[in-house]
Amino acid sequence: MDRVILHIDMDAFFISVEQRDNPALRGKPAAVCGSLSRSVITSANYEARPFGIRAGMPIQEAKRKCPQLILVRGNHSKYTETSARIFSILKEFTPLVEVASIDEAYLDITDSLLLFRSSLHIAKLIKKRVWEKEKLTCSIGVAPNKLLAKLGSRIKKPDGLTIIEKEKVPEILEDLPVSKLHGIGPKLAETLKSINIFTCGQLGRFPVSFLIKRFGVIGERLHEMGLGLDESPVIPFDQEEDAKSISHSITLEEDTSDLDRLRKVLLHLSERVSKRMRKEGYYGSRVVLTIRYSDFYTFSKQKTLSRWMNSGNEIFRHSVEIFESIPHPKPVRLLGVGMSLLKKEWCQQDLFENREKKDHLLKAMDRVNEKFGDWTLTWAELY
DNA sequence: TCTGGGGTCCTAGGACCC
DNA sequence: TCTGGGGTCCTAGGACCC
Repeated sequence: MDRVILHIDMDAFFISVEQRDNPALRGKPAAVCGSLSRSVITSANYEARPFGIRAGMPIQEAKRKCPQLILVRGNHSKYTETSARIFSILKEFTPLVEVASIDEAYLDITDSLLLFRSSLHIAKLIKKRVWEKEKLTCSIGVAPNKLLAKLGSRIKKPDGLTIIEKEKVPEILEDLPVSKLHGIGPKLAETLKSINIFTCGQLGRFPVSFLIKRFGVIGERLHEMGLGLDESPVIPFDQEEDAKSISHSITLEEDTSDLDRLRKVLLHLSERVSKRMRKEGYYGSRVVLTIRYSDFYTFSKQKTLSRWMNSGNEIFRHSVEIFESIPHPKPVRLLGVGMSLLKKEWCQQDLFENREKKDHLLKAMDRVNEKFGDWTLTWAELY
């Protein structure tokens, strides 16, 4: 039996939330950015887009293109809370809601059609309820699979609703540039172009054996994408796999070679990573340090450890160790600290360390930090 | 003062083991 | 009197996504 999949994509999510809460922003070009100095646009409203303002654009460039652009510093917790309320609306229609990102979801409504009249009816109801409850618009694609539903939600934006029927798929894909498909980025599109594949129609007709020879494991997937085929299931929130890595990074206010300052940043990042790991119950055994220099050259160095850990103190020690093992030829622009090889269970090797007591202390620290900010309590030995 | 921050997946070479 | 070979772990780097 054919599936019916919905993809919901909030329109200019971050800036729409800001406009909803601040009438002064409405009807004017406005955008959300990270910090107000060395940052990029994370969300631009539809009034700003005719000026060429796009997500990912450096704010210096955005200001040049549109001097009257109003910039708003992002308030991430507000977006997360709004997002959670929207997802709970979606769950009224099916338990099969996949969280694709903070502002995107897939719904498998195949079985919900027994309760609701049609997919069109469900899509309209979702748009209505999201508007009524949050005063936000979204765009929805309805299709036989996730690939096409995602494509559909992008066809008409903002406030769009596009249904892609199975019979129309070949016609829609025939002249569609491959880069419009989720998963085909600039590099892949460029490589495909070099073998004369420009459209999905051409991709679907290309001999699959050649694609496999040229692209390896993704060759077969590319072939299917060209034909609009996608069997991947909608994975609801409660069946999601555990995280594979947890990291935090920060671009400094200004480039620096000052080791004391850089150490403090590493401590701050380590504490943030540690805090999240404990909150979500993870232990990790690989520390990853990311560095970006003033010339934007970026790389990371990792170290696999023989034990599981999640305390900020330990993560910090290892990230400093990695940092000090590298000669730094240029001032540092960005630092990142991450943990991977994550596990959720307890580790026997720690039984001798009275881990439980230590854990209790760390959790108490978390509660204080949550209330008063990350820097209230930390390890005195580091100062 | 051009270029944020948080992820996932894949590849490829070297070490190491049987 | 060269050069096996498979499997896994570790590390670095790149593509892609929002």
